[in-house]
Amino acid sequence: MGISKSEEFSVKDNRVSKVAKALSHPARVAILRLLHSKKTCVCGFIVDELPLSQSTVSQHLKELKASGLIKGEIEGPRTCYCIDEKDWEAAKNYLNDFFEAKSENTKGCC
Amino acid sequence: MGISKSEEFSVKDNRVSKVAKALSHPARVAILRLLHSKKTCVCGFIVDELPLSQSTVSQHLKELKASGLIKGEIEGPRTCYCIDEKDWEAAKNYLNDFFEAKSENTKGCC
DNA sequence: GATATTTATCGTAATATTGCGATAATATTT
DNA sequence: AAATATTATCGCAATATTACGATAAATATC
Repeated sequence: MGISKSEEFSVKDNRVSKVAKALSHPARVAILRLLHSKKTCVCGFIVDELPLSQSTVSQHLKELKASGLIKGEIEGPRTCYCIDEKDWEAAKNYLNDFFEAKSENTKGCC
Repeated sequence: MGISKSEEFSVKDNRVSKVAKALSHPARVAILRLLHSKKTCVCGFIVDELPLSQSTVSQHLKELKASGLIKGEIEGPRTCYCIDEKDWEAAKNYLNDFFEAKSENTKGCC
């Protein structure tokens, strides 16, 4: 069907998958790396750094904004995109918790 | 086009996005949580735990195997799926490095 | 106010993902 | 060998994603 039954999974699993989805394309990873390294900020410069058209970059920025990882502020004719530090930390923790989660009871196999 | 220009991005960014893609669906997160918590192992039990059909779960398992995060060993009529601990650690580190990456030179804005 | 600059959005096309039922493939049990 | 159990794969349909050019929208500059 193509529609994902996300309602049927736990809040925790949805949180992890939502963050992961934002990071699931190399362009978005690259954008976040640029923004987080504080090398740039303005959309136009991001476009210069990536092998994608302006409209495509703009679309990725929109998705990242929707995921909550970045904010965009209009500054004159430009838009300044920045990491939302709180959400960045939260995302980091969601993934970290996921990877750290262990259990006492071990199953026999493996 | 729907085709992603991943070749044009860095190895690092592709590594992160590949792991993230594996985690980008709550069902796969749930499966990995089950396997990593060592509560189960066999495909059939995973099917019982998820609100998805057997064929759909099998497909998610295939994707996770392709991502390298899990291994599957045939045991009689069953298949025993397990976390690949080395790749699990590697994936964790890729994401952690990504989230930790900082820079000295700060830009003016934000 | 006309022009240039910058970014967002629209429309479109190609491909990918998600999901399921049906069926095949494999191994065990009777 | 027939029946059963378990998992993988195929075929299909619905939806999502990725990408780009064209164009609109907003602001700055001349």
